[in-house]
Amino acid sequence: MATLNIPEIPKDYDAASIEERCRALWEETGIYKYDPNAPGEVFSVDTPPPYVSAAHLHVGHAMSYTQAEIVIRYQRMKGKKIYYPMGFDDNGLPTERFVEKTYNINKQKTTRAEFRALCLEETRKGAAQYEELWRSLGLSVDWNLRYSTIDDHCRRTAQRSFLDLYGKGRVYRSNEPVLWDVHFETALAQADLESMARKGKMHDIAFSAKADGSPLVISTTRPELIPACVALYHHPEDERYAHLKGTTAVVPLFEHEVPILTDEAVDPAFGTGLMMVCTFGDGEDVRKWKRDKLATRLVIGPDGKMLPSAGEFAGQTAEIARNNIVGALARAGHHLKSVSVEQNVSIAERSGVPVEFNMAPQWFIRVLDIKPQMLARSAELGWNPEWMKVRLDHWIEGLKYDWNISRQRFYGVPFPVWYCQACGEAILADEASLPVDPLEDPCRLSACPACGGTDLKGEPDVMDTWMTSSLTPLINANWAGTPGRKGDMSLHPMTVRVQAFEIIRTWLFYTLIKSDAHLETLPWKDVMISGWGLNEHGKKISKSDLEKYTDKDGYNRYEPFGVIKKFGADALRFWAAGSHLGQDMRFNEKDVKDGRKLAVKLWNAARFVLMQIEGFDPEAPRPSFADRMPEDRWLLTELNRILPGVEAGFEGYNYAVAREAIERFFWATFCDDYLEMVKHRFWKPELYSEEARVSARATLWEALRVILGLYAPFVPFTTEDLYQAIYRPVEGTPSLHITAWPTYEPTRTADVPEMQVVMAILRAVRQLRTEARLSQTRALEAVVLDLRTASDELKGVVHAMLPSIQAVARAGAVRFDEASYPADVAGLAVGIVAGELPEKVVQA
RNA sequence: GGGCGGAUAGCUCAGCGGGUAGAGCAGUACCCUUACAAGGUACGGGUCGCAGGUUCGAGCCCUGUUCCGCCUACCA
Repeated sequence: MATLNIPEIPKDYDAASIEERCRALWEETGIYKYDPNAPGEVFSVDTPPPYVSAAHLHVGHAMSYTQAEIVIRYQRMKGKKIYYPMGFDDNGLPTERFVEKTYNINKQKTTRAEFRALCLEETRKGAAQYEELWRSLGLSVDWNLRYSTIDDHCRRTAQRSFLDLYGKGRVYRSNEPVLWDVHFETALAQADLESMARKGKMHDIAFSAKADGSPLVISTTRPELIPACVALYHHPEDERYAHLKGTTAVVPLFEHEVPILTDEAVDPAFGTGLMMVCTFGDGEDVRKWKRDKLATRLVIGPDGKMLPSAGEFAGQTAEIARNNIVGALARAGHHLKSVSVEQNVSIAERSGVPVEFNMAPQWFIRVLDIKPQMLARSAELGWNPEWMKVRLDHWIEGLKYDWNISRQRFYGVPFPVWYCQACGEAILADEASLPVDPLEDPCRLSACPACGGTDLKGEPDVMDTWMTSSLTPLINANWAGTPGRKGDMSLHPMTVRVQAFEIIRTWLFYTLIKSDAHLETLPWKDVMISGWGLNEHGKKISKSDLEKYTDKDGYNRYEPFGVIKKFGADALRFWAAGSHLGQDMRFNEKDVKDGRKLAVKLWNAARFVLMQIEGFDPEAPRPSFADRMPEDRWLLTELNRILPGVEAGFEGYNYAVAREAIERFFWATFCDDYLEMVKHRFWKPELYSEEARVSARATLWEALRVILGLYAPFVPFTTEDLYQAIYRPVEGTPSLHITAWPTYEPTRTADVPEMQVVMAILRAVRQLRTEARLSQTRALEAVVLDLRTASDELKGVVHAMLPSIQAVARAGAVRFDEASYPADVAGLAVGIVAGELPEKVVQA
């Protein structure tokens, strides 16, 4: 007879060795490899390529990536073909800033080649660190599908995108005022701004009317822009200034003459109702400048310092010039008063300095004309959670500028463009030649097709990093047709984009634009937006958290490698699944212990099952559901009944809902109740038939297997290791993670009403034992049941369930007598008779 | 200024097709018990931010309001 060779499982749970075994197994078996030829529906995931600049990895990163990965593991077990790539974003300002800081250098003091080499090196190091974290966390990424936004394939894809958009008239080049970062000395897009509240001063400054020299008072927080003033404005219906129509004013100190104009947007109640418009204080100035064809008087240079046009203030930073100009105005009698005000200023997200405007030719992608189309795309998309949708919609509605994709930086994807130095004609690269670097590669033409000029120079700017990362679905689908690259257009649109909320206006929005422009589709069917893991105080985990809380052994509570080492990867993953999708969650180290406890509990429950099933033959026929003992039918029923809810949770990306249901079943029903009851059948064989034990063994074997499957997405290491030891020899499938997801079995689901009585007695006996200060497992002489007020039905159940009742009470006998403790069943009271206590061993 | 989340036990979070609240941790008591002491059993602990309203009945629906976080906005 074939009997199971009962495997040995070490008594102690050792996360590190389990993780080591599993990582090796997953590597060898290649179970996470995407196979385009396998049967089944594809489930493809567009994952965020992290920035190397975010090298301060913390548990918040682990949280959001894990939340998505749990759902992916579920889908894999549902039989989907998983396309789960990982990318690294190594373009752009974040990397440049990181390199600048790390090496304490800046753009001026290094060559382009040197700087790029450092960026590449830091990128390589950062990516390696990320990859190690993802592997430690057990993310089931197919590392063959890796991409890096600076690699040839991605540069090619980004440049092809540019050419395609150019061909479609969606991209244009224009010399107009652009948002400018005076630290990095580059243009920015609207999405690269943040706002910062600060205290400022509002100054009342007297201009004078050209005609009669009478004072015209304006209020401004930016007096340093007075030399840049090109007009004064008031509301068209403001009686106070009606007489100024068609006249001009003289700018104090600088003495140039500016027109006085009207605009509906001027608030007559603000300040004096008269405002100055400059080159350029804000987007409103730009609007008026364009509409009214105002003069241009740029006074702030690309580096944020005042230009010669600012006269004696040239060379000063805007901030210093602000004070100096106020001083000069005061001395000249033009400064009337100052009041402190709270103001919101736009700062550059990457450098943190207030943005200015600058003028330089830039490439733009037209987006303002397709707002309604983008809102429609947003509505088509499956948002999880749903309420995240408004964040995108508000952003789209509030867009003011087309997307500027030119960056005056070193490290990024070049534009595939050369310009004729004679006439300015732009000459684009051939698609076949991509990727190109126009600063190194020659132009495909030797002469300008417009004017015949032969001096053709490459575009020195690079593209906005989002120009590339907005293409991740197309990078994955090899839209650019890069030879040898995996993936094809059947992957587009993808199944789901996973990301956190802060990049909705950038990554999500730009990706929608690209797929719409290139292919007229959504990039994905669904989007899954995670929240953030916060520090103990409910704030974003910062670099200072990673420094401040580091102990003398180098351990830091927010640093994921250390947390994994201390509690195990499964523990950290389990914590990550604790908050509902989209919701932020505070990280407390002690909460990771819950995950650790679960892993240990699974381990020990499995050990217990193995101890009890000795002699069990998994290949022999098992008793049918109807032939099992009531406890066993009850257990299987309870287990079956959680499955639809668990599945519905996962299908809606609600891993947390699934986790709660599984948790309740495993901990309370399986461990606390069922395992405690079933022990008796093995410990008191004289009270039970062999059939009862056969039924128990079959049920334990089956239930543990389902439990491992259900927990597999959450704690993949522990469940895999147990599966390998116990079930793989029988089932053969090389990994738990590619076995079938447990399915609801209606034929193994049936109410077992008599178990309500047994469970009520179990609860009563536990209570009585606690009150009597008796151990829960010490054998009682007897359990007393008071059935004097019981219905005949109840009496019948009690008599039918006597062995079970004796089991839950761990009593030598069941007696029917008076008892005082009311059970949770009408007409039943319970008592216990402890009997002789065993003699205590007295320690000397 | 507008919007979106959150506000429930000391802590972290569930509960929301309305029927006077749950888990884990922390606390207390007991149990060295043949899976598990990083355990088990039991207990204590909440006027569900505040104020109104709808309803026989409201953490759950409506209105207003206060904090916290985030997004967004030209008040120069």
